[in-house]
Amino acid sequence: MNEPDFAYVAALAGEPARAAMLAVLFDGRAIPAGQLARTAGVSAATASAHLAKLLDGGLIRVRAQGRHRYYELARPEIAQALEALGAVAPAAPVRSLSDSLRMQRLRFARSCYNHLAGELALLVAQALVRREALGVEDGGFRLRDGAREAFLAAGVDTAALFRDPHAHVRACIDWTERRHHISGPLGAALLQALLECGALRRKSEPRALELTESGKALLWRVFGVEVACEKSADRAAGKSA
Amino acid sequence: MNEPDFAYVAALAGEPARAAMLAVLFDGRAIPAGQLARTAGVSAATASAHLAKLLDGGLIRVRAQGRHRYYELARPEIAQALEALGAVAPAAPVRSLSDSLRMQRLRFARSCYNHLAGELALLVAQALVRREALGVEDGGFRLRDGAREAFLAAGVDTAALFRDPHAHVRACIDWTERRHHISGPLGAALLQALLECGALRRKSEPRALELTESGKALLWRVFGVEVACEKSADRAAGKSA
DNA sequence: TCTATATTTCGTTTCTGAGCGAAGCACAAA
DNA sequence: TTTGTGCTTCGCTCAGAAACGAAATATAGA
Repeated sequence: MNEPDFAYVAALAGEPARAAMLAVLFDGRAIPAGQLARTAGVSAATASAHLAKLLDGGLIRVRAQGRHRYYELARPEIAQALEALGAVAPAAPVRSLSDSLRMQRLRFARSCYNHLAGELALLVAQALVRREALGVEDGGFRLRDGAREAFLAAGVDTAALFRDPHAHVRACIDWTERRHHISGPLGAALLQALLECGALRRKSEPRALELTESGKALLWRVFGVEVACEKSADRAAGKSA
Repeated sequence: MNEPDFAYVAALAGEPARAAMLAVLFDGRAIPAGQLARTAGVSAATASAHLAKLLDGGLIRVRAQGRHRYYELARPEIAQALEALGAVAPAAPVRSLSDSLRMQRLRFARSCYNHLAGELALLVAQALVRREALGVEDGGFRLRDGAREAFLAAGVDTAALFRDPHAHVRACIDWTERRHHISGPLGAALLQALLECGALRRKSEPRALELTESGKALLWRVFGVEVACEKSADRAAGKSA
């Protein structure tokens, strides 16, 4: 038997406390052990044991910094596996009004591991494909020559990014939209750039992102993405209709 | 919180006995409870309890037939989630020579849920794309007009298959090759047709498939697929080099 | 150096859930 | 009907894993 043994990984991800930690790490940030313990609702000792197991299983990795130890997902595939698991989980139980509002906010724009997801991510991907800056190809996207200036304008230096010939523009399937959006190194760089230039802001909620006014302008100018303004924007901001 | 709760599914799939059952069901066949119990190495009572849980979680479904109850994966997404989990599992531990041989056999041709996977599946998908019978598209393949006769010749009536406008030709990522091959309704129909006309034979091993001489001829005639003859064929048959 | 904070290690307790045998059902074939 | 087989339900046992507090380790700052 040497098909990779999925039971091991599933068991690691299946324990509630560990799952809670992975869920927080899912948005791609590195988080210290103590905070993970709090979000998972367990003691520091317990959390430490869980983190050791996840580490051992290769699901996460650590970066020690001072007396903190920052944990993060080990690689993009982990996020993809979690996403795939989520896709088969019994349909999202909406228990309360605030759940439902939260869901709507996440639907518009959120981080998926280290890249952008939701309606907004699809708009960006589609616009780039329409402009032939990205080519659709087996298993992902291909970055075309025309894309370089657009990404530079958004603060992403694609030349530096793809010096490594193995770096790919990967595609990731969205669980709300069931379409591909941009992941991989380019997706990560893009999200980071958009956050840094203030086009997007992280909200207090784990994965939620907010598109700022300047961000709206930038997306239109650089990528030709027109955010279907009031409707999505209102839903994104959670204002009452 | 209403992201789908992956922990529940992961916990279901993570228990060793249940994982063993899912692994057998992974090749897409429906298998009676007793046999699942035996392959998982547990008593009938234990297996029954596990199957009830998997059923409750929506991972599998039953078809009662006489005094047998045939269990099978509930839907393709389940297989995809398992595949994604497998992709992040620590690299396949090869423990013995027979493991290694088995691996080589599976690498060439195997069933992945209800469709064909392995080198052979890639050859088929690539040949169809090259002939422009399949178009590569966001999240999958698109069946083009030219494909109809080829599939008919292989025993697959694409017209009947796609009366449902929502039926898609999906793509599935191979864990050995990391490329897309044909899954979805078309993939399922294709594998079934190839098995029925004797182009492929199931081997005793769970997911292993064998390409017959007549199958080799058929693939060449219908899809223009040339199996890199001796090398792959030998490895597929497990003969010594 | 000493103190405070972050994290891991150790020792122990607790409890879930996997496991089995026996009994109960359901169906098929006498 | 009776008998035999496949599967599930019931009742119970027990191992393993998760959990915590306390103590040990490591680093930052005073």
